[in-house]
Amino acid sequence: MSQSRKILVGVAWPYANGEQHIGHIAGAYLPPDIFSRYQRMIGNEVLMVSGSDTHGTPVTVRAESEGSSPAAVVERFHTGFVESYLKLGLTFDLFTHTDTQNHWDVTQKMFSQHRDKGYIYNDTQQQLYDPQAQRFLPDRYVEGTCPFCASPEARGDQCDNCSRTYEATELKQPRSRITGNTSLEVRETEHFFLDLGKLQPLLKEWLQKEKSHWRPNVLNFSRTQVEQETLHGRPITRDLEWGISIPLEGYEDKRIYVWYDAVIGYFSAAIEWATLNDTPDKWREWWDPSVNPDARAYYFIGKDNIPFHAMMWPAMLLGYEGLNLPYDVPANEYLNMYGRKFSKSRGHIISIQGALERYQADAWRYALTAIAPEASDVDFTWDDFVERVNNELLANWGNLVNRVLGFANSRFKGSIPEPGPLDAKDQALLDEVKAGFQSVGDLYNAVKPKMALNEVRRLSQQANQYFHEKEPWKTIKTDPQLAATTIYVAVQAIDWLKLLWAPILPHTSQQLHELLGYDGQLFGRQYTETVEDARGSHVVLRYDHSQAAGVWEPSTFQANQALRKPAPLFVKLDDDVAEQETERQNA
RNA sequence: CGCGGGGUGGAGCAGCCCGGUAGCUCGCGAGGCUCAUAACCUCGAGGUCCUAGGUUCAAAUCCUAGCCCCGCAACCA
Repeated sequence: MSQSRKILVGVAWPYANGEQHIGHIAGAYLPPDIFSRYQRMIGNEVLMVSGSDTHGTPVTVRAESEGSSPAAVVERFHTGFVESYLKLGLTFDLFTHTDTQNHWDVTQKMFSQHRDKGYIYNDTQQQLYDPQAQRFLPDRYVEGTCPFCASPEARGDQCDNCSRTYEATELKQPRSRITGNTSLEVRETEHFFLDLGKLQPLLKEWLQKEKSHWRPNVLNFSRTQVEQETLHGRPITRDLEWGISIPLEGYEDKRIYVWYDAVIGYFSAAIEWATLNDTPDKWREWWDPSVNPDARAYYFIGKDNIPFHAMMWPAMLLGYEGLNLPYDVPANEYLNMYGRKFSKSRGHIISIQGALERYQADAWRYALTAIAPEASDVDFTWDDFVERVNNELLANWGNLVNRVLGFANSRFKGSIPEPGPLDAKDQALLDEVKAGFQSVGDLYNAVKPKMALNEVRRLSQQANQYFHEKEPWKTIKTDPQLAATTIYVAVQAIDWLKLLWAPILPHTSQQLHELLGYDGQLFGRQYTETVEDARGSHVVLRYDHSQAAGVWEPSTFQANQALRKPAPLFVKLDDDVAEQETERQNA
């Protein structure tokens, strides 16, 4: 076993202005959990962090339309995320949010540091101003007539009709969404900008280093941008009241722009985690190269986030100095549904909460991994979901477990005798499954969960073939010792497959672990906690791995170990699930 | 306009970097088994590898042009 490595797993920060759907899960939330569980099983120390992104105009727009406060909107969706992740088994060492004192402090410190080092400059921008409301209007607060297609329902930055983008100041007949005022002014406003042009050489140098393990969509995009384009400064402040304030006098009416503070969350969350554990400097083992140069940082995101994680955030880290840069950014493409993007406003959505109420967490984990959009957009359909669960997961793996344990239970009273000498077929199966710890492990490690799934399924099928060929239901009548050996070998194979499946199917692997007569937990414990700080209190989701017993190596199944009474691991889905769900959708 | 990803039997994907008789899962057809949640095992049918050129003895794989889908395109990360 290799020596322990520190691995930071950053997960895209969900925006606290709406529910998440299964596309988010398949793209950016499940893959890091599978990766992290595997890494922990091989003995690496994982720090998996994320949190709700609480700032930005969509939150304030929503709050205003509901007549509530941004904090209330955040609270509602943040709590929802925590509940869903708990159910789905996403093992965040810390899932927090960005409206904490700690995050404010860290963000302001980074802002000051960037400014001291000359990576931040001031400039002015033209922006629409609503004299009635006495405030500048972010694009989200403006509607008007599209300058290209003359559609009267154009949004501030983009037209839904012709999908062209433009500056809000180009809109014809702009009107304020706050007051309805149509006599808006264009005013100059001063903002701070991150000087990406100045950081470009550093960024370029970093991107040119060995990155063959990066996915082509991420690597080609960011390299091309940095090598062929001139990066311009990007504003990092806005005229808002909701957000992190600027640590300078004279800018009380402005806030840090949400994109800048959100990515800093990966760093601030590690610090919060260390503080909560009463080991305030422990974060350095993942973040500070002078403390630990071998640490690796992975960022799991959707493709829309590539520029921010493969360019902006690295640039910010380079400017800050003394922090680890990303080792890999395994961005996924999109999961669509029946050929269209998920859309809350059009009711074209499967929310995680609903999904988990009606179907097993591991069923989702399996199905969403099997169709993970690793290379291109992928389409979700309910028929496909049912087929995956019933005909692959349940028929191949669930049934293998059920037939073997059922046989052991009925013919050997739940206790498997000592095996006799192994023949070539016995040995071949054990060798093959044992080799899975290498082949499957390599795939998990390379962030290819879909291929890992296929490989484990193949091994599970081998076990089915083995069982079929050995015909223990016949040999039990003629040569009970031979049947006992077959069952022993099959159970040993299942015991290993349980571990190979565990990163994808943690809940049912745990069930199987217990059915096989083991005690203890393969993985650690998830729990929530309420944290108080100067900005109020917030709920966090946490994970304690200290009692986990699951190890990535072939276990030795003891003969005569008392099996527990077998029960099916998976619920078979009705054929009419697709119809039911479609009706639910239309209801 | 530009940049990146994708376009492979009915469905979903792998192969493409490092050219050499097209592979996997599901579905479909036939047979077998009966331990198992009618699950499991075996065999089979089914493909202009987006289009048009080019390079080569040979191209899904390399080159050129075009078409289609998705994301980014400085402010909804």
